[in-house]
Amino acid sequence: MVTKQFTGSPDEADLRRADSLARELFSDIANKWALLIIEVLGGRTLRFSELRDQIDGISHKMLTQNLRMMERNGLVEREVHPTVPPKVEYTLTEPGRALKKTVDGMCDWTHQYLGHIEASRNHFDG
Amino acid sequence: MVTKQFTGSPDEADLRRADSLARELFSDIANKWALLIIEVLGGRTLRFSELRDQIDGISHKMLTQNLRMMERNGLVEREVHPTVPPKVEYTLTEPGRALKKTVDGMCDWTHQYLGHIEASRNHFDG
DNA sequence: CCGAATCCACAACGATACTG
DNA sequence: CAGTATCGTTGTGGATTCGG
Repeated sequence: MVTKQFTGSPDEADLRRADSLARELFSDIANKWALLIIEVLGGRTLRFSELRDQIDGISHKMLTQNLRMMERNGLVEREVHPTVPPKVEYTLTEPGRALKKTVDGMCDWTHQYLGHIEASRNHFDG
Repeated sequence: MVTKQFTGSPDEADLRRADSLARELFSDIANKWALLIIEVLGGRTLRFSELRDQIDGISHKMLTQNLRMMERNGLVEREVHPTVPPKVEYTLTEPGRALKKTVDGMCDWTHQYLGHIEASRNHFDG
């Protein structure tokens, strides 16, 4: 994505394409709501409204938007039950569950270093 | 993380405080630029301008903002050399390096599942 | 070279209302 | 209940400038 030079070689073109895809994907998932959805969903299957109830502060709109994005990227599977009233369930796919493991690491880190961070903040703010 | 109930117990108050801190922290670091900075910085020490050159597309403003935030949270250490011209170097702290390990996991994931994701996108878009 | 402040375009977001 | 669309507001982030 940084290379401005163009060699015409197909191999390099492929690399650039893969690189830009990786970056795009990274931008997609490196956001607060997407990561929270992955965490809350975990290995379970949850309805839209259940997700919304369990993710504090998320709006209807943000939830749908992120779920669409995650479905598009193959992180969640969307299952529509043609009942009245409608019922839509979401489940992490295999790639989604794999990603969850790394997000778990981030959460663990957060709790592990909570003390460090709080101290650092107090020092910085004062 | 979601509990709305209030019991008045000091222990629960502590938990709520820690919880809100964790959320705040999560919102801070769960963003594209912060994670990219952590990745690029790695174990090295880099100047402001070097960081800027190596992170494609980041603006001066975003870089400073995120570096401040990360310094405040104790993820990076900022070292000012009182020379002319000025020289400011940034290094990951120990908590920062610990976090990097989990971010590495995210990057690995990205590359590992690139094929899945591309296929899923093509299917979704078509 | 680095940082802070200003301005402002534009995207993100919440609220609302309507459909199946 | 879940999804889409629209609207109005907020706020993010880029460009620029000036100061240390």
